[in-house]
Amino acid sequence: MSLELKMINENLWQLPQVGEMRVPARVYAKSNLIDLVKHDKSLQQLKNVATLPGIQNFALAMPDIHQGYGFPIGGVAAMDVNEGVISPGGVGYDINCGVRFIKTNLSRQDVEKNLDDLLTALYQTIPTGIGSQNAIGKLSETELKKVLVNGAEWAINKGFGKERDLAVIEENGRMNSAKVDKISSRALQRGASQLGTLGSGNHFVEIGFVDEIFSADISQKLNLKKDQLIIIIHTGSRGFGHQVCDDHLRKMLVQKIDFPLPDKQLIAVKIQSKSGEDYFAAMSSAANFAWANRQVIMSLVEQTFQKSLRISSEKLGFRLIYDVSHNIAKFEDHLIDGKRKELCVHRKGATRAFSAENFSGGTFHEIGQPVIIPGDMGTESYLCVGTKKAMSETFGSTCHGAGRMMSRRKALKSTDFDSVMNELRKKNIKVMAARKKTLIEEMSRAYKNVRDVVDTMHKSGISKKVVRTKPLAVLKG
DNA sequence: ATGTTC
Repeated sequence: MSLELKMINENLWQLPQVGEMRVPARVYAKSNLIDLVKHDKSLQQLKNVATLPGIQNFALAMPDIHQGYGFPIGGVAAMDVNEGVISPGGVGYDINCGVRFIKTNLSRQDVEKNLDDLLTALYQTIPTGIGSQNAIGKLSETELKKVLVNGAEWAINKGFGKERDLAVIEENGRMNSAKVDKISSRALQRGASQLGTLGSGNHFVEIGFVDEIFSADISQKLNLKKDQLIIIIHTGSRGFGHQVCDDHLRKMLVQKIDFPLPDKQLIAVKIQSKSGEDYFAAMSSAANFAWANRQVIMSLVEQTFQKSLRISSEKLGFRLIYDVSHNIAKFEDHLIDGKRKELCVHRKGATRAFSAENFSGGTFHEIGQPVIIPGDMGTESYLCVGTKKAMSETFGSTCHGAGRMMSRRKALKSTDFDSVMNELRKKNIKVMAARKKTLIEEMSRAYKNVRDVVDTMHKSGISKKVVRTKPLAVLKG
């Protein structure tokens, strides 16, 4: 199958439209990354996506592409709202998994001696690991439903963060399309105790610093300086979103569909059908849960910093730069053959990267939408901005992270806990995790080189590098 | 990713 990949340019490859494919497929990848795509089923999955009704232009893959449930992770697909379908596999089990980037007024030198205490305090404050619960007590069903409708705003009304945060969250931290009557009682049960919890896998809270500045102009507009202390939070909708995905996948799987489906995991239904509308309403509720979750966690991290460092909120200067979703489907207008068209854009392990023109005022109207691309726990992360080219080539989308290249199982077999810890210690990175197993699974070697991934999108002109950060201390699930 | 096979 790899022979079918034709080079468009040194960062872009194309799979021709064959068989049931309705459009060709495209993969963004530097030459040293394209080989990694051929090791798993991700290219076949991308071809399968190209067969879905209503798909526009191309089935797209970002350089962090790897095998996922039905859809590849790192995939983007935009469907026509009238003829097209919506697929839970195109969103992922962790609905609105995403990242937020926070700046502080401190420099890395200010906390050098406090890092152990800070990390321990974070570990004690934020429930981590699979099954983690009760950061802020169990919510009543009535209260949880308010979370599902109001998203990040719910958290702010409860005192977690500030009103101004909403302006720097994708969708302002709330999708109006949420409907709580599309949520099962089991999902409600799971969600009630999980708000403000980190979860497991690649989720984390990272204390880091600005290591290199690529755009002096944009970093200045975002008030980011070299050596400045920053926080990155990566988590999603926890067991709640997982249950929502599971519930709606099951319902769709027993339905009759009128198009060829190459893989059951890719199950999709018409956007304009009852089950399509129900899924979107439930997905939106889970997205709102995830935004509330990141909002609560950010506030808990801020409180922990104040207490542990014994400094005022003013001196700490905690300020949300941006919050992005990288597992979501959204209705957006894009130009297709020069005509404005409403599409359902699936981004699974892909980040929205809108250009400056999409914002009517403020900083983002000058610089474009901030994009946060975390690497693995032992390397580095990037803050980028979206571009015009993203709007015309990728439905305003870019990559979301380094991308796995080794399965969790293989990672566990290949090394042990002490070796992983030693490597991190050599790099002077402090880590605390709920379980040793997760830390082994998350080792650097299990991931692609995030620098190559980000450079692919930068050189393609899709998302532009602003700053690189490096980790000092990481809380893992 | 996930009360990791309701």
